[in-house]
Amino acid sequence: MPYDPSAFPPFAVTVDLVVLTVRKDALYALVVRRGEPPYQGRWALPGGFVRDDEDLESAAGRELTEETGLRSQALEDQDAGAHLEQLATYGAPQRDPRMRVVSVAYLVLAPDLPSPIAGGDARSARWAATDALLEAADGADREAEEQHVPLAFDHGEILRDGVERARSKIEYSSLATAFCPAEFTVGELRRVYEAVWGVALDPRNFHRKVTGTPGFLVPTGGTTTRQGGRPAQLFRAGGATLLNPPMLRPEV
Amino acid sequence: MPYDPSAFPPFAVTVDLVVLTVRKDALYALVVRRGEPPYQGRWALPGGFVRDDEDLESAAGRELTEETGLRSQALEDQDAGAHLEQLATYGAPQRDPRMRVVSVAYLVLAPDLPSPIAGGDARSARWAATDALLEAADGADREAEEQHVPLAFDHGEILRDGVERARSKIEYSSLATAFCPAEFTVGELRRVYEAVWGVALDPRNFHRKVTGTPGFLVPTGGTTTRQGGRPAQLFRAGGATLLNPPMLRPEV
DNA sequence: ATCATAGTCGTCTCCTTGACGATAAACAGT
DNA sequence: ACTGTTTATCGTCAAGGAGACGACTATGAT
Repeated sequence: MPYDPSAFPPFAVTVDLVVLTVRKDALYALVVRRGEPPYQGRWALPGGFVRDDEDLESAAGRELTEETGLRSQALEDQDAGAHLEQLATYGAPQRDPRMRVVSVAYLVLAPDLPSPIAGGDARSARWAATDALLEAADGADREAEEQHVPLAFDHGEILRDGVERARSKIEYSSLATAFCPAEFTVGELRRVYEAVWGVALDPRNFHRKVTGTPGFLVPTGGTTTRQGGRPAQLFRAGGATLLNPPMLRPEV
Repeated sequence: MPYDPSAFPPFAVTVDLVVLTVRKDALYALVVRRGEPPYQGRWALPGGFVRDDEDLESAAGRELTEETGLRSQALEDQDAGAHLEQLATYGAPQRDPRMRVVSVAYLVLAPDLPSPIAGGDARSARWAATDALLEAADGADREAEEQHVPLAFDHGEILRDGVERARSKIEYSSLATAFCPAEFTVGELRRVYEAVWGVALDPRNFHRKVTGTPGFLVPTGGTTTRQGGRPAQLFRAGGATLLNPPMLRPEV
């Protein structure tokens, strides 16, 4: 046993947030511009240091509120709360050139916010299409069109893991409703699935599936016509969290 | 912004392992006895500090080898390697009374080892039925029969999360084969499912399902009779990692 | 020889899904 | 007012998967 456990090396611990929302029929992530080196001027996931006496999830909720004004609502509480769950932890030795940092990433699924960023610290935060962000991470240096610059640090990898988690999780849980406002229509929920999966779903089969799954949707009685066409029934998320059988993602 | 990011608090970072195996038709976890305070004499999950220049997964693989002699085989490589994946990270401020510790837990699925603990540092390690370990965590102080003492720290919670992950993951992946030796029969694989889920499965429907899923099992040509009864075909794990459609867990 | 044990193949029915026709209720234009 | 467009919702039908379970096979034990 050549290693002395009492002499443990000190680490910095941060939380990073993958905040996802659906807008314009696509999946968007919240990114902030870095104001200082390293990666100065580059886009990065929001995040920050965990405080001395702070729980990891509390730190994630605090960062979320600071950046977006959203409340965490880590546990279920329906309204006015984004879904927050731990994603994974990243701790490669050289992931931050300044020091040894272990980052606990959290995944947040939020409904589309009215104003770009409602919260306080919005100096240089914006929603960016995850497609573009991940293309940048993959395709290396493309034609430099738009923001085709990879995210800072290993945040491209973290974002990819978060998107993948969201994609698979809406299959077998009712989590897709976290992308919707408190009241929504079946069509709006379908557009969430289509945006997150990047596929087209049959409206009739989708309607049958979600209305036929007990506890998934609860009709509120109201109707809306905000999408044009025939008025649609309004629903809110039911108590069920697990979808059994799951929603099937079409073949690739 | 009343918080100075440059003054980040120092944390200790550890990895803890949930090493699961199937033996005697039940799910067992590897636990070690603590030799020093806090929780001296109590059982705990194996783990240790992450070293200065070490990746998190490397640290988990190192601890695994130190405790069991198993090789991590984090990525797929079929033979002779246990499956290793990150589970979750635990960082409540008071989870270790000595100092602020953030622990990254890893989940290991291993075949039943011939000798109790093959590896080196086996002073006081043993396999314990997860049922008993988790009952202890739940039922508080029962009749003090056997080892009905909760695990040290928050390791009961970590173990519960690991078991839950294993239970759900064998539904939609071919990961149950990680509990089997390199060559195994359909019946042995079924007993893995039955042990992990704690249910009885119909041998005929199970056989149809696993042999009918392309890429799940590859026949080796051999047969065995080690379970008694009619000789069974031997298989090894096929290349497929995802089961689609998934193996359905019977209703509760 | 008989029995117990485990493996393997089939059959039948029910349920879910995918494909898609048809109707309903709104709006925009002409 | 009529027509076309859009979206919502209901219905039908065939294919495939899963649960229930009968039947047969190949070993070892008694």
